[in-house]
Amino acid sequence: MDEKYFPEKIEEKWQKSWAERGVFEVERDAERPHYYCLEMLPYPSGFLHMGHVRNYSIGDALSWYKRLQGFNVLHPIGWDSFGQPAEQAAIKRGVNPRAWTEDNINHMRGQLQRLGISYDWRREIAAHTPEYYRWDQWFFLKMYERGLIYRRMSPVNWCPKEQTVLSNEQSSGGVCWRCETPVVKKDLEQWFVRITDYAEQLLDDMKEIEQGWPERVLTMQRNWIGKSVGAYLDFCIKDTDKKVRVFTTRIDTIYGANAIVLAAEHPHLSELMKDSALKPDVDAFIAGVREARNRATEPGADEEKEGINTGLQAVNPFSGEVVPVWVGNYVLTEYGTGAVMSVPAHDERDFEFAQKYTLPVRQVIAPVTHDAEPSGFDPKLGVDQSIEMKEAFTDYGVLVNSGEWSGKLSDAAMKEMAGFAHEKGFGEMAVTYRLRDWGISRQRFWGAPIPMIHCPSCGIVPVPEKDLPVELPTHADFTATGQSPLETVPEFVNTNCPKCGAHARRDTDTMDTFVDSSWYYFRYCDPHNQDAPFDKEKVEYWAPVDQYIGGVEHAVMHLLYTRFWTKFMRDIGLISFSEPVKNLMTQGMVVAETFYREEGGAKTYFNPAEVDVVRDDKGRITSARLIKDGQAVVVGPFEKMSKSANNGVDPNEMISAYGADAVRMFILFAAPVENDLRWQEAGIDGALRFLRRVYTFAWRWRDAVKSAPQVAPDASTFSAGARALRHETHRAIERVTRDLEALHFNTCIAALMELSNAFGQFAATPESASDADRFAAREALEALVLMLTPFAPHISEEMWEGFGHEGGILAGEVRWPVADEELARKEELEIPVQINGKLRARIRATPDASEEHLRETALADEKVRAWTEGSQVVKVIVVPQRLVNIVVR
RNA sequence: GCCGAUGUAGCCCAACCAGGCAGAGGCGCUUGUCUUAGAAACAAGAGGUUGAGAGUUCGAAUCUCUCCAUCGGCACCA
Repeated sequence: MDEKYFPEKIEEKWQKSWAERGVFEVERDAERPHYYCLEMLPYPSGFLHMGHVRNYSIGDALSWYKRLQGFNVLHPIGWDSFGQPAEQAAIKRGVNPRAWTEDNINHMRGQLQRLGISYDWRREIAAHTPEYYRWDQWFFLKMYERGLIYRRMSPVNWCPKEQTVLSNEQSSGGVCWRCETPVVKKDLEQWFVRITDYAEQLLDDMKEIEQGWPERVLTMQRNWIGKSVGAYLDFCIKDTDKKVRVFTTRIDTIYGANAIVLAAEHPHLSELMKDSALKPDVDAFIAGVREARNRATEPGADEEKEGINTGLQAVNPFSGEVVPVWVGNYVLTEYGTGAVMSVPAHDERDFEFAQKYTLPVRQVIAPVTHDAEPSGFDPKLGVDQSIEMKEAFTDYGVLVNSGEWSGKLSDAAMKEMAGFAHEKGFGEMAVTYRLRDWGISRQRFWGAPIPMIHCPSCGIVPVPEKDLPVELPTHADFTATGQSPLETVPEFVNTNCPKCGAHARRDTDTMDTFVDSSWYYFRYCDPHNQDAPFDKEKVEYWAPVDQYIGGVEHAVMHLLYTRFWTKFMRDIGLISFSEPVKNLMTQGMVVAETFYREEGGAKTYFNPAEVDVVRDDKGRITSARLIKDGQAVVVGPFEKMSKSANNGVDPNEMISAYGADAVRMFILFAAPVENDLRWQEAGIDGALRFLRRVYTFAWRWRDAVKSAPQVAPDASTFSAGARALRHETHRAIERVTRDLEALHFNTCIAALMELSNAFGQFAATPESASDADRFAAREALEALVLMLTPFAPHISEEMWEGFGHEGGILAGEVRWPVADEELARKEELEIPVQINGKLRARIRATPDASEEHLRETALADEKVRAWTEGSQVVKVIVVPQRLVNIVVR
């Protein structure tokens, strides 16, 4: 150990040492408890950004902590190396996607190593390698065998910018998940995965992970799956033998139905309209709806409700009443049955629709009150209440105007009416989901080819397992025309049918990259397996994942898909558990100040490094100037670090300036992990200052630590200062350990700073220290260094070595310190005394002082007596160790 | 619009779960020591209607209710 702290030198030294000794390389070990710590694998865009640094610093802190507690810790990393940017680079700059990707991986691997993240690098995987994606294809075939994969022509979400299909999850909110371009609908033949078969399990199994996942992620998944319980009802179409089935969650409102409304793409519609004189009008309307739908709409914009009467009539199965059949633009084809019964009195959308087309409104639910008559309802009102009702009444209540069902409460009526419908054969209880099947075809080159062959005589034939992987060709035409680039590669496309041997064509779509990430962390457990995606026993040893860490943006994409994939793997016997991740932690974004100038409506952003900030005496930014020209720039809000806001900070530069340990330390300290983190360079200075301070203590005391007694000297030999230090040490151990378990890294680090401050208060000098002093100092410094290891491993190793321990922290049987409860307790407390709730005095007492003693001491206190004199003490409240409150009158 | 989270010193945050002195830690600011000066280091200090209001309680940042603000998710899902 040098006298001065040189981060770069120390970090290189220990990174080399770790790699040489393979200290993070793990195998199954029956002797030790195991722990699987996982961070979301990065897309190899070329450069690590601060969000990555945060993600991996969190995982690394946890991994080190668990290792020091004696766990066998699996901490792997890999690359989500298929996907758009590589192909965009190919289109724009003509580079080879593979070469581009692999260069990026090499660079980013170097960055991760420079950060000193403790991965088992032997387990590194990359999705774009045939060794990996052959198993994507294998899973595809297994799903196909089980009927979980099918091909269908359907309207799909299309990103016009990326020229490819997106899944529903990837186009949530009507925009592309990558580029935020509004998506349009397009009719395409696509491969789908029947994730909807697992909808109920995906919901139900949430009870297994409720404890370990953030509530908001589960809520988001629940909303996305969108289970809804209701009923199907068949309406006969008059003068035909056809029926239209509707889905409703409010069967209790059926007597209020004034129409049936079909989606424009309802399957029976053309058949029903075949002989109608209104057919041309209806067809024109349908065409209009389609056209509107294929336009990209402003996300969130509400479309005006429109409809057209088909002239058809339907019969209400409950009342026998005849109601018109409409087609409406607001009815979704893909949800429920693509048809609804319109009950304007009790549904906002139907109400709006009825208002627009002046359809009758009939109230059939009245609010429940304790009065004899339902309130808010006048039975004398006419059948049509479109004038009286100002808005739909959507609450549950009591049925009115509903024939024999009148008087029943909604709740009971819904059950009984569904039962009745079932009995009479015109309906049944039903459950529908908002979740749709997962469209996985992508019209892209840089992905795993779909292992299917189109044969003119045999139809669609799966590639035999023995022929996997279907390898990507090295080149294709990257023209971004919306057609799969693989179409342009004859040697890829042309093949022979595995069944009949005739000339056939390969499928030219590739798989959604979310397929790759659905099972990658199982592969880490057995990364080089040639015969299977992984060995069951190896996976069952490590998995499920104990702690998963990543961004909340994957709450409903990756995290839903991977839960589904896990259940499928269970169903084909690969594993025996249902939920892949026991504990999930979602980290906040890294945000930074933005600076810009606006000219002609266009903002030009400047990097914080180019800007000089002026603050007032309270530290608030008052103005900012561009260093280059000295002229003012606008100070913008904090935003996620990005290219477009030009507020990114390069981790490499930070590491060069402050060292990896200080960067990691700051990023964990600056905010709770789930909060957004405001990047402020001054904060790293603080982290570096702290590390230097600790390092200086270690340097000064290293010999005293080495020569300190191994066994605690007699209690009586400790000075007051040494006792105080020991108290702080053990209190810090308690706090750091407790907070680490909860992933509260910021408070852990604060506790370490306190311990270091306490050490600074320790009056003894290394030269003059007694045995007891040296013991207390060693205890404090060794605990401090060990507890610092998860956050700043390099400097900790260096100091640990400085204390005379050979071979690295993980070499021996070094363990996380354990707090002595007795020592962690304070010897004497200062207890506030309140008079009528206001602080008036303080008394001193030991922690175990009895209530009685505290009461007496407080009442006898001079200051207290001044307040109680001449008044009557009504009550004395004593909270042991905390406070005495005297109520006087 | 619906659901959820958050709101504490100039800033990041702790204390909230389980009511008890409003402050652990860091940044920034002020002053001092040191220094030719600055930086660093060390020492000291200032800074508050805990978003607003009401309720419960001897006592509320903490529990309950209402409102406001910010952020996130969903948004014709029948």
